[in-house]
Amino acid sequence: MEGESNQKYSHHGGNFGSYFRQKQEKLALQDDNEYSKKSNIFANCKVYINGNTDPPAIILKKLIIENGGEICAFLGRKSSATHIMATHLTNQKIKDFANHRVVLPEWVTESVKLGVLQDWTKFRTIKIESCFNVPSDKVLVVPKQDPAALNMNIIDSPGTKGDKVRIEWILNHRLKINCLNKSFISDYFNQSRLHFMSTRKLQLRRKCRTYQPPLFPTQGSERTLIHVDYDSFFVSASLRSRPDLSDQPVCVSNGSSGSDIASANYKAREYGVSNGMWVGKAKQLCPNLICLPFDFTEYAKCSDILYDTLLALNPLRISAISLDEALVDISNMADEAETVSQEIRRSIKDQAGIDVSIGIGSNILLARLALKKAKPKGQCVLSPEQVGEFNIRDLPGVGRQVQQKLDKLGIEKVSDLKSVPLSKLNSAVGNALSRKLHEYAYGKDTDDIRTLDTPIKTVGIEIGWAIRLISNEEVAQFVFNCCEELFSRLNAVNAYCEMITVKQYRKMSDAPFVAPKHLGHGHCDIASKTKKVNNKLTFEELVEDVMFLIQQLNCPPLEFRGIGLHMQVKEVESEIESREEPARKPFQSRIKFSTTKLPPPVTPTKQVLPSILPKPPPPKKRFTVTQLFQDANDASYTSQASLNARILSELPSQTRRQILLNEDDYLPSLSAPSLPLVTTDFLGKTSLSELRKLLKKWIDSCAAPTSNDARRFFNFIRLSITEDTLWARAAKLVDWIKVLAKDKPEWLYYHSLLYEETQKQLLAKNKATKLF
DNA sequence: AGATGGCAGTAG
DNA sequence: CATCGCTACTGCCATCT
Ligand SMILES: Nc1ccn([C@H]2C[C@H](O)[C@@H](COP(=O)(O)OP(=O)(O)OP(=O)(O)O)O2)c(=O)n1
Repeated sequence: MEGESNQKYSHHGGNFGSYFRQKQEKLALQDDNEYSKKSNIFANCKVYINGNTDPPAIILKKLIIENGGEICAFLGRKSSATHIMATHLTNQKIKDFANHRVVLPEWVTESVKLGVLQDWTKFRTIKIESCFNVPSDKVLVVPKQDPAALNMNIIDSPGTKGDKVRIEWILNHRLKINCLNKSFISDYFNQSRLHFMSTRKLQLRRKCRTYQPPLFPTQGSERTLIHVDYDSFFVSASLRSRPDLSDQPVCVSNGSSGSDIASANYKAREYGVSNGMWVGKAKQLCPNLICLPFDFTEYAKCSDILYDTLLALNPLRISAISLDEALVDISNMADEAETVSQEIRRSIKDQAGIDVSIGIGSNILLARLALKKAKPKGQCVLSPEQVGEFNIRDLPGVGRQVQQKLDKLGIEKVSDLKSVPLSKLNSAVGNALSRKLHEYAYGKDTDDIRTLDTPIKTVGIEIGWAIRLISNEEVAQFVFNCCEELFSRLNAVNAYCEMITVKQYRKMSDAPFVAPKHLGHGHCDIASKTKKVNNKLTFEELVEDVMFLIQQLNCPPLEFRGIGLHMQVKEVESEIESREEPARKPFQSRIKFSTTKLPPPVTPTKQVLPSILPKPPPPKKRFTVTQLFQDANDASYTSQASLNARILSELPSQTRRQILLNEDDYLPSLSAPSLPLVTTDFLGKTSLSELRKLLKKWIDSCAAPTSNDARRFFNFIRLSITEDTLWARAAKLVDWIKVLAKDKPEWLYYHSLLYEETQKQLLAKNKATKLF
């Protein structure tokens, strides 16, 4: 795998890692037989010996191997070397070896002498004394209290003392958190609340889009909307296991001073603590503030409860605002909006144990403001005349900046908006927003709930934490890892890419090198570059384009603080709808669907006429909420016999996957179809390389796997991935398929299924290991 | 004059 | 010890074609 992927990306002209990868070690490895095992001091150590050493490499090698260690002949990008041995390093090598343990030969000789493995940090090659000519009492160890004492902010030209001090600072922090680690991105995302919320919202959006509402005669434009939201969501969820704290000021956060408060309870808010505030500041306002940790699994469960409950109502429309918040059109039960709301709140509270508030109104604005008024633990109906009393900050689209601008015009309350001429408003906050605000002042809102859940337009990733890089090579390596992440996201949605945007956080010139938040991005300039791309974007092209744009942005590695990679996309579904593409997906076309003419294109964002869809679930009767829960999991429409490609593509991916993996076998393309499935082997092959060869033959032989083959291998992977001894091999095989599947959409899709499944299983096993 | 790229701002 | 500052969207403006 290593070899192939190197070849594969070699046309990037050594942009990244080539220095390591291509380098052939001079040290000749002779036969290993002449060594006699003496101890296990260096068990699990793999040492790469760099250049001339004292004592010479041949001696060190003998010592290491005889005492249970291994020698690496190469230093690859994903090399398994645990230590690099060197007596002397050039400045370039100091950078290149930044994220390695670089040790002096004495580490080996001392360890052998004392019979115990010595702490490598006591034998660093990269030390201030030897490399930077800076007095040793000044640096290396990060001071506990005052990082600024490190004097990171020396302003000088690159390559001088200040840079070296900064590099040293970075190297030290790397030992704990290293953004170049293969698993960094997935590790980070697994801990990031904002990432969790964003991805969760995406899923919910999809869920809401595929929801099929009941038929209901629309009576004019009169609507009844409810805005449903958990009260102080994260902290309420976390407090369920700590009821003893419920009357204390409590928040959910990661660490101490510079850590974001995700959610503060109402008690804490009395002190002025708010969501998004740093813990340090909050503690000043409220010294007794208690911090609880995140529990994403629980948040996901509660989120599901909320959405399942609302969907079980059979509303006319549901729109995902966030994981804890939804906007629901219940015009079909308008008369009972209040009692329905009571029921929803009681039911969710029963299931999740968290208070829910609901705002009821005839448009989106009124529902939102009603919710604001209802909180906490309440519900409220709002009419247009009542909006005047709210603060302008409560209005959608009014954040900190707009609030400041309006403040200068003397506008504080929504009612104040009426007295300011539109032209004045216009020049302060722009054309679109001023019109909107003017409407809001009268409780009007022309936005339609149906336009909220539109098809996705961009897919992107951003990382703005722990990015500390010291060379262009490292920048390239990190960006490459980001590309992998982005590409897998593109594969996860059914879309093709039209444009790529690279966004870069660059430390402002007057900002301190050490950011106020630990490993935060600090005060940054943000620049971006965009490039149009070929529709059928391959991974290599993506990397190439992104590298090109990064190069254009031309940020010194030491100032690189964050990155965003975004793709402007078109969802593929709409393409299938508008043009009948009979065999676009062999996978899908093999499904025996009825030959009846496809209905005209229907997108969920337009008025949907359920009657033309294949047997939607029958409109359910007015509910008692508990009754409806039993129906909530009803998947009757997925079992309909008459499927066609378009409808298939609109199904929730879970369902769709089920169908794909259950459809009849087609042509067996593997020669030995009847071998039994055993977890440890697949068609008799157990070793990684044998399995890779098998996969290569298989994938090269056809454009798409047959369903039977697909299912068998899928099961093989699925079973392996939960085994402690097998999961790493399975993960590598999935990775391998991605490489082989290049330019084969069916295989790429198959890969995405495998990927999804393995990720899920790994996460479930708490082996949050990044696969790719 | 419309299209496009870069950027700010907002929400949760 | 620290800390996990994401991501999709809209709209404005300057500059282009
Ligand atoms: N800056 C923010 C804002 C919100 N959230 C998370 C935590 C919240 O619990 C959740 C929902 O956000 P809300 O704005 O709905 O706030 P709460 O639910 O915490 O409180 P409220 O009762 O005001 O809705 O999103 C976050 O992590 N960081």
